[in-house]
Amino acid sequence: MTRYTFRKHEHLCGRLRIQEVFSTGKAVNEAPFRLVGKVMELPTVARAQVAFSVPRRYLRHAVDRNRMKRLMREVYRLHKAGYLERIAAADRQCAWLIIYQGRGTMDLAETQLKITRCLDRWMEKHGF
RNA sequence: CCUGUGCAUCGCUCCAUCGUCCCAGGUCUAUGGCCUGGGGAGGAAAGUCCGGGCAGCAUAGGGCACCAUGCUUCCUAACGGGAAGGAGCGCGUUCGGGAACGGACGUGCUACGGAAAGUGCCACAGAAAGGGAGACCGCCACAGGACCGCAAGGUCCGAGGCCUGAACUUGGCAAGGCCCGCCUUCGCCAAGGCUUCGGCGUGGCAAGGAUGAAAAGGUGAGGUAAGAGCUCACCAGUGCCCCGUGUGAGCGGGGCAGCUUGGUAAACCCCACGGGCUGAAAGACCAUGUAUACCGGGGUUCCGUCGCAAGGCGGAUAAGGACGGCCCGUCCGAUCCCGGAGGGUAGGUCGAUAGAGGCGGCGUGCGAGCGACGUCCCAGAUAGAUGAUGGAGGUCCUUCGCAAGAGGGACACAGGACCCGGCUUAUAGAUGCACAGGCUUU
RNA sequence: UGCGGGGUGGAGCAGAUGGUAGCUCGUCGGGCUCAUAACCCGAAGGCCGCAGGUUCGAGUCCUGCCCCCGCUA
Repeated sequence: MTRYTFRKHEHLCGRLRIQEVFSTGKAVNEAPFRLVGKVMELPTVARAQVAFSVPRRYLRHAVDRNRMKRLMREVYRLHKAGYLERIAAADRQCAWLIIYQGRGTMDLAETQLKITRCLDRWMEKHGF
């Protein structure tokens, strides 16, 4: 049985790396979400690293920002297996940045729908 | 019992599964995986409004500037915070009184040093808005005269007075004239108030009216031409002195004085007290690594000085720089080469979680607090850990139902980022205590 | 995290040292025109971000909040 985990080495860290993804990655917009991704070498055993961002501009309270990031993390944790397999098959590594740009908070089901559709479109675009 | 106010405490609970950060231990195929155990957001974690710890830089000293505070005593590491008290201003109850008002009690608010050190401002209205000012109406007096009226009295003119507009007088200037030191001018300037013309009735008063937020103590009597703290009595207020009382702010009582001196300092300002500057993006270390600040030596240049010169000595003087606001004052001194020693960015580790710590009862103080004792270890992330799903319970709302109950929905404000003490702001609901009001019962 | 600037009619902005809140554009009504624009005449529209305080009087001064913009790794 596979375990649905999301540990530290799967987080995308570092100022320079995030800046690189931001400036040179390809983006996919889906409703309130925006996925910026790039196929690149990463210093980790994981097949992909992800960062989640919720700007203060859209959600003023830290409680709401934390909640949205937790929901996004939860969705990624439960659905990442399929995508990672396809990347492993191609023997590549990816860096993703998921940004929330909605005004209010969402529930888990809606977040799941949007993020999975977002990832599907990105994978399709990059030929996995 | 209900409602309100204030203070204090709490602020959903439990179970299962999956997931996550830290610590300890173990294990494997070791940038990681797995197992076991333990810990994992708040009363405001927030706003960043104050105060400290801590860190670095600066620091011979003095002055100015700047910032902040402002009744007293105390608490505190400190504070612009807190406690107790004083004074002032309200509100309520009650007592006295015809009322105005005063006393007592309770309760709330207060940036509450100085306006008699100086400066500024006080629009509009109003006569006048601050050298104790000013005269619109008003009140009173005034040589002499005219008019009205039987009279009481009333109305009008205005001598003396004031203004100095014109003439005038005196002086100066300018231009012109001649007999050359005097004269003249529709000329100009300054002064004068003797003369003429012209203009204003003149003087006293601050009681009353009217304006305004505010009009220069209030009431009564004397006094006066009319009046006025002009004088007196009482009251209010100011300053000084004495006595009692309190640690003190003050409070109570008595005496003297000038007899009255607006408001504004959240206007400048004065006084007292305090403040060195910068903040964890502070700062320390590691690996990589070498700009140039620094230190030592040498050369060249500049300035001063000694010397006939070669050259020597010094960086006091000059330009400039540092003492991160300015001044005095103190200190440094341009550039090139060689050697030594070593910075910043990005990454990592520390800083960084045992503390002005929590809890418990005891002692002490009116209280904020303080003291000793016992006991506990309680988040340390760094693109930033607490979430998801299911179930049970609790509270509230709502629909159905006669009821028992059933269905549905909601559970506030809000998430650490170096740490503490406060303040301020947000907050559904629950509990306790105190006070006030209403209803019911005895 | 530390700091700076701002909030005034529908929009963009003035408002020195407290004393009746203004300007331009826009809106509405009328005129001109065959009609529209331009032009001319007139009008409405503000508790000056919110709440307290100082003052006789606050857009302005003081205090506490709310919101917006910018700088800072």
